[in-house]
Formats: sequence, C-alpha cells, structure tokens
Amino acid sequence: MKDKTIKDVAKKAGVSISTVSRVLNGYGNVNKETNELVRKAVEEVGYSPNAIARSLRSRSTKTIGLIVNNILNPIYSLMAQAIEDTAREYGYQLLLCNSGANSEYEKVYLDGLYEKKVDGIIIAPTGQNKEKINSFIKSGIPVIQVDRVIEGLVADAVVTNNRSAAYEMVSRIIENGYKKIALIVGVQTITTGMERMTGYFSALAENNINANSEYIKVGHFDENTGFDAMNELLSLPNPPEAVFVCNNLMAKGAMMAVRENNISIPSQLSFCMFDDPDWAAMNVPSITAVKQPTYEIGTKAAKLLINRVNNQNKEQKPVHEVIDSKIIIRDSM
Amino acid sequence: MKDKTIKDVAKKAGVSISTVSRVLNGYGNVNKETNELVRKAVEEVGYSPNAIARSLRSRSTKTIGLIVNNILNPIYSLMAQAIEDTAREYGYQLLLCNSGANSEYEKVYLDGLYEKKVDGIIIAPTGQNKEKINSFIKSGIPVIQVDRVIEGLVADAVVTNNRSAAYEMVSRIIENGYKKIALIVGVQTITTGMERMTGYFSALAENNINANSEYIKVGHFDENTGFDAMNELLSLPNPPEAVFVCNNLMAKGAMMAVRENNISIPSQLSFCMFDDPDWAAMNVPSITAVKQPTYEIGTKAAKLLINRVNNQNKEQKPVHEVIDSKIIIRDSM
DNA sequence: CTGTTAGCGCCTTCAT
DNA sequence: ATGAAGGCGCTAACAG
Repeated sequence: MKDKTIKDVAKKAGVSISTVSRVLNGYGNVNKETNELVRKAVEEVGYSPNAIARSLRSRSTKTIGLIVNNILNPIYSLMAQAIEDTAREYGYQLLLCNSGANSEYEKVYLDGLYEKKVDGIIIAPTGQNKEKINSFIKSGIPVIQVDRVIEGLVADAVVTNNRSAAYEMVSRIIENGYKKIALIVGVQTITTGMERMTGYFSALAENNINANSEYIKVGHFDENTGFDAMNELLSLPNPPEAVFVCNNLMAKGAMMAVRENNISIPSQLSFCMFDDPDWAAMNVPSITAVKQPTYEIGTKAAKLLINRVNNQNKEQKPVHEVIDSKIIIRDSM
Repeated sequence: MKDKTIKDVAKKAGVSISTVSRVLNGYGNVNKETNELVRKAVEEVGYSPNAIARSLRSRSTKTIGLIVNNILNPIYSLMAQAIEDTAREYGYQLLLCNSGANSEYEKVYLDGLYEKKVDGIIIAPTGQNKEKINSFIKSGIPVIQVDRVIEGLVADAVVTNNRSAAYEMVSRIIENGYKKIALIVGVQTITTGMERMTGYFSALAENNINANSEYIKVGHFDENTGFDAMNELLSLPNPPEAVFVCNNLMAKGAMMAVRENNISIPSQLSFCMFDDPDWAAMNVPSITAVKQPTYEIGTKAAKLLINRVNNQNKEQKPVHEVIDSKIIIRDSM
C-alpha cells in the first residue's frame, strides 16, 4: 500500500499543497473553513507526513545521536533513559550507538550520525576522535559530552565531581582509621579515571599518608580488571586494609575476588566503590558507594543540547556543568 | 560551514553528478580513471553523503526502530545491545524508544517511527496497539515482536519458552519436597505473564497439588508489586514454603520484603525467579533462576528483521521462534 | 488568504 | 562510459 502524500490530501480537499502544508505546520493565515476541510481530508485519506522529505527540506531531523560505551552498564542505561525521556518531551528521537569503548566503532558511528544529519549528539567519548567530534561543532551541530570530557575540545559537558567525590570517599576511609588504602581504577587517558585517582592521592596527601604503589591498580573499567586487581591486592605480603574501587563493573569483579578468597568485609577489608548499582545495596554487607546523579546528568545534557539546537546562531560559550555525586554510607566500611 | 554535496564533487572532478553517484554507489560501468578522479575529488572537497536525501530518493533509511518497555531492565538493555551489534554489522542504525509499558507512549512512538520511515521495527509490545502495528505490516514494513506477542497479530516473533521453563522450574521445586508453592507474576494480558502462570499451574496439576489462590499474586511486572506481594504472602496465617517470582524486577522487590521480614532462605522459604540479573548470582544465598537467552533473542530478531527488509517481496509466512531458557540451580532452593 | 514555483541532495532511467 | 533531466515529498518565498 503506497503512502499518501500531501498531494493526495490537497486533491481531496480541493486546495493546493501549500495550503495543506500550512495547516499541517500551523503557521501563516488559513481560513477556518479551509483548515477544517484540510483536516478532514487528512483523516479521510489517512495521511501521515514523511519526516524524511520534511527533514531534507527543513534541514532538521528532530533526531539526536547518543553514543555510549556500553548500554548494559546501568550508568549508561539510566542516562539513556533520562535522555530519552527528555527528548520525547521535546519531540526528538534518539539514535542509539553502543561504541563498546572502541574508538573505531565510535568513528564509524560519528560518520553515520553525520550522514543521517542528526540535530545534535550526546557522547561519552573514548577520547580518540577529537577532530571528528570537532568537525560536528564546526558544522554547527551541537555536541554535549557526558560522563567524561576530551581535553581541549570546545564543547559542552555534563559530568559529576569525580575528583572531589573520590577525595571525600577516601577521606572517610581515612577517618575510619585506615592507612593502607588500595585503589582500583580505570585508564588514565579518560577524565573519570584520572580525576578519581587524583582525588585519591589528594586525600592521602592531605592526611600525610604515603601512597604505596603496590596498592594502586590501574586497568580498564571492566569486571576482569577488577577481579584480577583485587586478587593481586589480596595476595600481597602486606595487603591493604581498605579498597576504593572506581566503577561498578570493576567493583563487581573485585567483589567476586573477595568472595573467592573468603575475605570478610568489613572486618578484614573495608570496601567502597564508585557507582551504585542494584547489587551494592543488596550485598551482604551492603556497600558504601558514591552514587552519581546519572538521571540528572542525562536530563541536563539533553536539555542543554536541545537548547543549543534551537539557538544555533547565538555563539554562547561552552558550558561545563558539574553535578555532585552523593556518598551513601553503608555497612562495608 | 555548509555541507558539500555531490554537485561540488562533480565540479571538482569535472564530471557530471550522475557519474559521481555511480562511483559512490559502485554500480554501472565507470572508467577506472574517472573513478580515481572522483574519489580524489571526494577527498579534496571533504564530501560526506547526505543520508536524508538518499533515503528520500531510495525509500530506504537503513534505520530500524526498537520499542522496549524499559531500557533500565537488564533484559531490555541486553537485548538492545544484541540488536545494536547485529544492526551495526549490517549497516543499520537503531532508533531507541522507551515505552515505559505505557501504551499511549507506544502509540506516539509508533507514529514517529512510521513518519521517520524506518525500514522495520522490533517491539516488545504492550498489546494495546495491535491495529497500529498491523498497519506497519500492511505498508510492507516488517515487524518483529520480542519478549511477548500480541495474539492474532500476523507478525514474526522471537521469544523464550515461558510456559515450559516455568513448568520445569516449579516441577523442580516440587521435586525438592515442597507443596505450598507461591507465585508472583505479572499481568495476564501479556503473554509472558500468562504463559509463566500456565507453566506453574501445569506443574502443580501434574503433581496433584491443588492450587491455593492465596498463594497466587498477580500484579505488574515491577518492584513494588513484588515487594507488596511478598509481604502479603509472608503475613499469611499459613505462609508458603516456596515462591517462584516471575521476573527480575518483581524478584528484587520480593527479596527486599524477605529481608525486612528476616526470613531466611532457603531454610524458611525456598526462593526462585525468572530472569538472572547480576544480583541473583551475587546474593547470599545465590538465587536459582531461569536465565533467558536474551542476547540470542536480540540477535535473532535483528537478523530476522534485516532479512525481511531485504526480501520484502517474498511473502513468507510469519516466523515464531522460541529459544529455550536455561535453569540455573543455585543455593536458594 | 491561497496558489505557483523553486529547490533540498540524491538516484535512476534515458539518451548519447 | 558518461551526461541530462525528472522526481522522491515537502517547505518557503513570492505572487496574486
């Protein structure tokens, strides 16, 4: 069954296609009766507008691209939900891209989104495609960075206070009387990894505790790294008394290792983490965690983007919004 | 910076736009030298094709719409990941829609996807928009149902063996010597709710156990329902010895209630569930669960869809694919 | 207030 | 092997 076009409606209503267009888009002056006539014709014909044709002409797709690492990570699925909720509210749709933290995939996605003429993109960048991302901005397509940020890229960003949250978390550990504090953290080429580690060092320094390089494990922000790192820490001749694990995936792996080694928390090891997935609260003992304002980050990012889209002319300075995380003290520390 | 078009490339290469188009799409006969010439011009000009224009002309968007209940539910985020992986492999992109199990939203999304001329859709349907979904199919836009199915809709579907998996799970409970077995399940208007409940009844019947209506809690597939239902079960004068909770959200709520009531699993209550989220394996005791082949469902659905898209003419019969779940026995039973 | 017209960027016969 | 021309469905001047 072939789609009906604006032409069919025009014929049915006995008016010109421009009149139909005017009625459909609700601008210009249209006679009330004509308006009625057209609306009835739309019904009768069963007309549905062709967004592709409209986009080609109007140079707006009402679509935004979202590139995340891993939609399975609750951080990103919650963020996606927030963005989607906001997008819907404003009449936008979401093109979802799962980069898998792979910069090659990211590049392909960026090209795809460019060709599809999205009105803007929200991205948790791998960091490897700075120039390509920049070309969006130069073309007038707004870009909002979330979660992490590419240094030197002049684009908006919405992130959490990684450094100070980590700082505060580690300070709490110290307050509880621990000095031998380990850190499991992700690569230092992305800002989350870097900032969380910096927070850790600041807290140690401020309390005159020497950082012990044996206690610092840097790897990927994933389960395997967490598992391996924790095993290494536990097999140290002089193991740490506390550990701060810097994201939920690593923490899951680390927790597995803790269990396999029959280490009791918090009596043998104080355990706390960045992120607050379901299992953190359900674990026995429940895990002290840094809870990111993920939904809010998503909402803010989406609103910021849509705002940009609607004011492309006004050359505002990039916004760098930092929303505070909350530390949730539970029983593991 | 204005986008370069095929025209700019043509001018640069000193050929016509149709030759450029031929080179870009790799069909027809083009002289090797001309080919070179055009490719170089593409580079020099910095040309990127406009997918919108191409779609308008070619009537294909290389885009598929995905409508799920709740991207936060790991079942759906994993499915989304699978679909996305497959889509990427075949050069398709994903328009993500989060219906929130709300049929009004679902309707709006369906309209939006129709207007955006997606090549096909994958949907976990609420069940309330049968006619609208059917209109896609009538227009030649393939639809694949996942997770659940609308009765009487002539469309492909990829689901798990809800009935027999539930049947087997409950049979296992019975084998373990329990007779007072409760069920917490979602609404019976969607097939997952219905089939899982049917499986429960079959297992009881086959073992000559009378179903006790006090033990059967039907509500929404969400955390609150699970929590409330479990509380009610536990406050029964004659509480059940075992419970089968029919999805991960409900199970989370139910587990909360179990804990608040200081009920010990499995000594006081045998607990098992449909779905296998992170926390099920990590819980103490670990939870016996029906693990759906979620990734596989997503992959199959995407492949089926893409296949349909490429063979729109061939009027094949709808496929109803059922992929078996796996029961993972753990310590909670 | 309404109709005519000119494209948006691309693909695709149809000539040559 | 290449070019010219029409049109996908729609919006937005521009006339009237």
